[in-house]
Amino acid sequence: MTATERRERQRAERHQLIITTARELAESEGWEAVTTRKLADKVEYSQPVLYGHFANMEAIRDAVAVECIGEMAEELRQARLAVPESEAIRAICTAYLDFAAAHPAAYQAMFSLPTKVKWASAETPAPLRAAFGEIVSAFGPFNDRNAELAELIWGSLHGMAVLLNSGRIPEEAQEQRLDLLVGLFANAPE
Amino acid sequence: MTATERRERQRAERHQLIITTARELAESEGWEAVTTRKLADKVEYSQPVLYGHFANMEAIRDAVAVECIGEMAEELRQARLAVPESEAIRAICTAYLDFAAAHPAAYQAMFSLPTKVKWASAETPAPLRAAFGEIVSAFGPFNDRNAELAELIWGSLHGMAVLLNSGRIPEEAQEQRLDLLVGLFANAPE
DNA sequence: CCCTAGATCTAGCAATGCTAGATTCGATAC
DNA sequence: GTATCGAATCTAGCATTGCTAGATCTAGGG
Repeated sequence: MTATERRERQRAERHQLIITTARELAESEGWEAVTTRKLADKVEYSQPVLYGHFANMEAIRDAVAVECIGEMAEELRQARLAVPESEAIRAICTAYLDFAAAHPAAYQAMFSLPTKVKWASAETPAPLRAAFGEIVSAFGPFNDRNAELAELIWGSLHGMAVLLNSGRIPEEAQEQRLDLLVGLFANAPE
Repeated sequence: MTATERRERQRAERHQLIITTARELAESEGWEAVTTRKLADKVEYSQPVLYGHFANMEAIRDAVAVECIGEMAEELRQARLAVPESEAIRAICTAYLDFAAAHPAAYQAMFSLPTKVKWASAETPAPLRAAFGEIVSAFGPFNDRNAELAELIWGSLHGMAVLLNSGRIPEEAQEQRLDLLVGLFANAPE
């Protein structure tokens, strides 16, 4: 059975290659440039091969999104553990906004473009849970209140990321804005 | 010159008809169903007529977005003026989330789908300024600090709207979440 | 060495955004 | 009233897209 095993492995490698290539293409030329033909060209297979791995183009973008969310979760974790607990909230916020700024196309796929990725249900992918868990952890143990705080600050961060990306907010006042945000959430009434 | 005046007026009416029809189509069937052919059919003109009014499909969606933002600004204003000043923040928040829930396609065009609408520059459309101004007003007079608070709470509201719409947040805890949000921003340190 | 099953490609369909060129319509001048 | 000219509008079609059916090739077992 080693033959079919190898086939399985090669198939998995190609699956990952498609995701990686789609992400690179999106980061360098924008998501509207990620077409089935261009993507098939870059991975050096024909278009139908893509459909052997994914149901459609949207599924490919969703796969990129999930991968990127996992990556961001890891960066949030690193940032949180690198500072004393009292500074965890600020560290998480900074890491979040840095990720959004560093990978705009990835961030789009994660939170702006249409998607079929479920955030709430039973089939929510593990990386999504991990990312949310990191934000909650900045507030302390996992309970209802901290989860609510996490949802709220996440919303604020998303808003800031979008506004920053669209050039609405000047980058210079960013530190001050972060101070205000962190202050609000640190002083949250019990 | 009354002839050309009438032409101008009819042209403006048709311009509005296109926007209105596009919005209706989006609300009833989703934005992916708003194609040039379907839209042209509904307004009972041929496709090229659309391009006599708008540069492309995205410009039509942007026009819908601006109109809807203006509508939301008016609803925020009504909500704010209907309650004592001390409850303005909560009133604005509720009105914002209600609008997002009541007009999901409009909300998508406003804040989720790709757009060329500028929020920050000199050519920012008046309705956008009005909407932002309403949120600022909930905090008091227009100054830097209140503008920052407005940006932050706006981000939080946007996050909540998206999460609500995608089914992530259960609707039942909504009141409690609003209490938390309003409490955070009402207790903002000077 | 052949034969089958799976993997892969070629070729093409339907739908999309957008536009050039033909055609129709309406206002103006005589 | 009619001819003329310009604007308004449509017909027809192009290029590109996502996606797929059917042909072709290839690897692995008998």
